[in-house]
Amino acid sequence: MTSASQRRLEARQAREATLLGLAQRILLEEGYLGLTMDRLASESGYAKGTLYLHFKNKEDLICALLHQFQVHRMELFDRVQGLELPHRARMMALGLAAESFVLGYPENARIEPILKMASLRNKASLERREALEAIETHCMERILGEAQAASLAGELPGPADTVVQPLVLGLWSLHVGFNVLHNLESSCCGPLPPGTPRHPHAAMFPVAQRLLDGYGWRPLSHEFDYSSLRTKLIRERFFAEAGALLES
Amino acid sequence: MTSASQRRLEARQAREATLLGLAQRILLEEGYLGLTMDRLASESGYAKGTLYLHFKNKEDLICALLHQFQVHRMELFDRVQGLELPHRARMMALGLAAESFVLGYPENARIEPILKMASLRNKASLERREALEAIETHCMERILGEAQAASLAGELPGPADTVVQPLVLGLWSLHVGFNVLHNLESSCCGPLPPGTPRHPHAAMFPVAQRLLDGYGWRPLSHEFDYSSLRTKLIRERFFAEAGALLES
DNA sequence: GCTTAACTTGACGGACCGTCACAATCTGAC
DNA sequence: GTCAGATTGTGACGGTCCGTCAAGTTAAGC
Repeated sequence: MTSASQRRLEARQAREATLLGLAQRILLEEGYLGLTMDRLASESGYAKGTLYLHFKNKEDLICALLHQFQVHRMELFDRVQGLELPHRARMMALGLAAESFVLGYPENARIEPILKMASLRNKASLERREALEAIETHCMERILGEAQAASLAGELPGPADTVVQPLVLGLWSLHVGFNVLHNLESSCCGPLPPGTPRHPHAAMFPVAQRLLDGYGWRPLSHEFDYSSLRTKLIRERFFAEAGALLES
Repeated sequence: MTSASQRRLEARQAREATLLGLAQRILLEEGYLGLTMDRLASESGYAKGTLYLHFKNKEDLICALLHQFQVHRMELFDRVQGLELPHRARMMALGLAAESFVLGYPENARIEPILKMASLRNKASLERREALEAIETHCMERILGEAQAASLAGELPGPADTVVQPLVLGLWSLHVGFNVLHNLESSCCGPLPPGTPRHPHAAMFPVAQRLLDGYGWRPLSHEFDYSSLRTKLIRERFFAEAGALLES
């Protein structure tokens, strides 16, 4: 029946959510090496075979976890749309959202590199891979949209088709690269230049500003107090759920 | 005595080099999942126990491989020192060297993410981890040195202690993040904005220029033809060994 | 209540890592 | 030349973890 299969479906989804929540907890407490399918099975109370009804394999589970995390990032990104600010200021807010996400969901960085390896990523099911990519694309498009709007409004000089795309790619790369490096540093003083602030995310802010200045995106950093806006958003806990650590 | 132990040591080092070369070949031909200790043992003709005389564990082998690759990058970086050019132009040449490395040693990107995970990186032996970090630091310091020299020469405005370090970190992040994203894209059209050039490395060049412009590093991009210099270096095959693909 | 379909289980096979007791080889003194 | 002792090499083995599947259990429909 409809109601019967409906109930089944809901139960299934609820169980999947439980499993993902548990996986997240194990990941946080025991690290990546502590997260095994056997353990997830025994701690969840379900048999291993049941796990494989939800996840094609371990990489698929990782992919699902990553998806879960990045949904939160997307929500933070979407929140920026409600801010009445110049495009460049909103772009800065997107950067702050990305920072908040990194701080609020440290488990994300623990497992992200796994799927950065093509051979492992391709082991996950197509649906999950596409779902994850869809989220990432959505975030990317928020950034892209802001830059395009600025270009259209004449605040970002130069032809849109040769300026917008590289700029966005640059910002995104900056963010990704930064987190990769920071992730190393926290574990074993990796290849970061000496003197990097304790919250490297805060260190990223001025660099991004310079990049945008380099593109001539108005208002330039000396024409608008982006720094104050940044601290104001933090003080007001605009990204509170994820970025509670931002104030420290 | 000395000559005997000398010979032994040399034989050992030669064997290690053979093993690493073989590992690289397997990695290239079969991908990461094809590279197992058993396989390396059987293909090399040595027993598995012998491998473990050289490498503490698999992560240690990965670390050694990565080290081997990055030595080549360092050599490319060091070559830039011989160029008689403004500091900013030399910085650009360093970027080109990094691109060449990425193109010339694709296996590097295959395994790099593994050690980006702290829990796995820490499994490698301390010596190798430190050796790898030393190389990375060396490359970083080449970049840092160029920026510091520029700052000292008055070509890079602002106080050195608040400008140089973030700038270098930004460039490095840009490079790292770019490669991470590109690596994804090549496998499964990951989260890159549409229209990214086929050789994303070439796409990184103008972004870095804008960033340096944002810092006001003289000569600015409209005061010096960095683009021509770039193509000239490529044409002259200045980084030929690694960057043969650059011309395509 | 009974048949059939859907779901769940955990023992099992297999891949791979890393070890260790034993074997082979080398060294240097006599 | 030879032999004890040290060094180096071996591959079978134990352990961990992944993913499967035949057998068992529950629920649905009639």
